[in-house]
Amino acid sequence: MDKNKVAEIFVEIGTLLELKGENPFKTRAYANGARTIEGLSEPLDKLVAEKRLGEIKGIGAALEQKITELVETGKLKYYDELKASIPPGLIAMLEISGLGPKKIQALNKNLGVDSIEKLEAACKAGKVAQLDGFGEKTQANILEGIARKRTYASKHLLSDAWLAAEPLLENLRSHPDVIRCGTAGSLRRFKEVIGDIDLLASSKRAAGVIEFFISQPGIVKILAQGETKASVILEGGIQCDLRVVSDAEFPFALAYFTGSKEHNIVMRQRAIQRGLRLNEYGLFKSKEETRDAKLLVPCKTEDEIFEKLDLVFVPPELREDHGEFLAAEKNDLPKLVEWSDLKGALHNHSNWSDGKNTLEEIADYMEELGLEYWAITDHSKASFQANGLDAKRLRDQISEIKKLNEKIAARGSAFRLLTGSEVDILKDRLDFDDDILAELDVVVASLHVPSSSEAENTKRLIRAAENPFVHMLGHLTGRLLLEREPYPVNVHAVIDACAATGTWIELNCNPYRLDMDWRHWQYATKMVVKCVINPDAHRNEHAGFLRLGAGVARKGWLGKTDVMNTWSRAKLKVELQRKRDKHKA
DNA sequence: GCCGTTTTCGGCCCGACTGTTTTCAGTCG
Repeated sequence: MDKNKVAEIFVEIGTLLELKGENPFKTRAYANGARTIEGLSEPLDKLVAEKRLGEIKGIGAALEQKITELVETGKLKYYDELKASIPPGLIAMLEISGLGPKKIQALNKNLGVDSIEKLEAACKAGKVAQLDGFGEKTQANILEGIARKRTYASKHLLSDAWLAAEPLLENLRSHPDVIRCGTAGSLRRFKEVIGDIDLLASSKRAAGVIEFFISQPGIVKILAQGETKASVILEGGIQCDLRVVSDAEFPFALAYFTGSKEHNIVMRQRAIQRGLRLNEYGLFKSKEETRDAKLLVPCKTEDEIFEKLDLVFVPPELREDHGEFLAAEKNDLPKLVEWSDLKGALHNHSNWSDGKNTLEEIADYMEELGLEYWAITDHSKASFQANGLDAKRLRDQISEIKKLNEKIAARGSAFRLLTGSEVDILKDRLDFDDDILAELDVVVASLHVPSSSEAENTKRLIRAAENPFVHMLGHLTGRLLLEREPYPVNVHAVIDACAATGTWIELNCNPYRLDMDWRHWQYATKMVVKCVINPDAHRNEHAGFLRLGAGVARKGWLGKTDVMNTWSRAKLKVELQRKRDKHKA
């Protein structure tokens, strides 16, 4: 059993224990354990075989025993028994906002409710309002929560959340009582999938800002409204929370609400170790929890908070407790890539396959954006559904691009299209022979029809990496966020093969893909495998994905020199030749 | 269930808002 499956089971055990009303810290121990396991860089079965699980912080005797049982037998008696003791409908009920373990237990015990359907019926019959601790409002809210869960997704793409947040932020910025404002939460951290939008503002007149906020266009429901905080549902179903604080509190609140939860816990612990208290209102010279302004250690910005805790500033994208504290203590954080560092992109489509724009339209648009190069990598013939090119059409396209580039050069522009292919990785070979791949500036190899076997997919990707004419692997796991799971593949084994062969890996920044996942880039960087941030553009406007991609690359700890499309066209040409020269030698 | 320069027990991050209460529990982030 692999680590992700083990982590999944631990998360579920945590949820089940919560529903049983177990000690919340015990519950949290399983959730922490799951996160620890997911983040392991060594294979789980190796750690089990060498009996080294106990050395890992957060894994004690009980978790060690359970991991060992899972890895060795593929099963866990404790988990099976726990699962059998709780009706599955109760777990689903946790997803209804306003319902937690205690209320669900009460509903189950007193009304025999063990499914969302029975819960709905009990509400409609007025039985829920009769229970101790429940009332008419709670009953109505539960019904609304059920309806909302049926209508809207609870998770949203990062790009959708940005699109919804930006106009709200812009309006808040223009409000005369708003001093500072910005995004917080997972949106600011550039998580690939967002639960809700967190906004933060500072003001001397919080209530007025809250009033202004809840009157914004695009709000379909107000969930909560207080003096300093409001929660609303936006069109499309994304929840958006605004907190308003004083300007002195703003940096502390920004750090606090940006999270992640795991990052914040360490920040608080660091404060406590230094005889201080950190909360959303400030950093205080106190051993007790306080909001006493006389004890405040003033900080104008987030930078100063980190400094007081003996850390350099940690960019929001890195705040996941994925090693940022160790690095920030030693001033060893990478200088992260910026969106504006990107000089082009190496995986894009035109109307020769399944893209929308002509070569000329693409060249004009990308030149206008100020880019230096843009590779046209249309599909190969195996992707017949995408109108993939055969060798003849590809050679036609190469000469077309050459002619177009001559025209562009003649008007004195430095911009160029690059020739290329997104060649299919077939079962036993690539979809083009080496001789034609050798004629191209850029070759991306992608697995479009994966096997259900991890070993098989891993083998195919490694074989593609070993081809001397393949520059990079495209969308490594084939995932579509919120729609399709990644195909099974041993990502570390593929990264190792890329390291050995000098092959790059794409960070596909189509909002549905963001693939390879940010969690793997730290390992890739350690192995000196380079990244290419590619929009996989199918129409010109998709060039905007690059901005998203840069944010996700930052989340993967990538610096400018780790990303090949930050190089100038001249330098990139040299780099594109490197693997081929090595092969010739 | 985990952890320990307060070390084998006792704490583990903590405050805002809602709805049900009449001083607070539950939920959420």
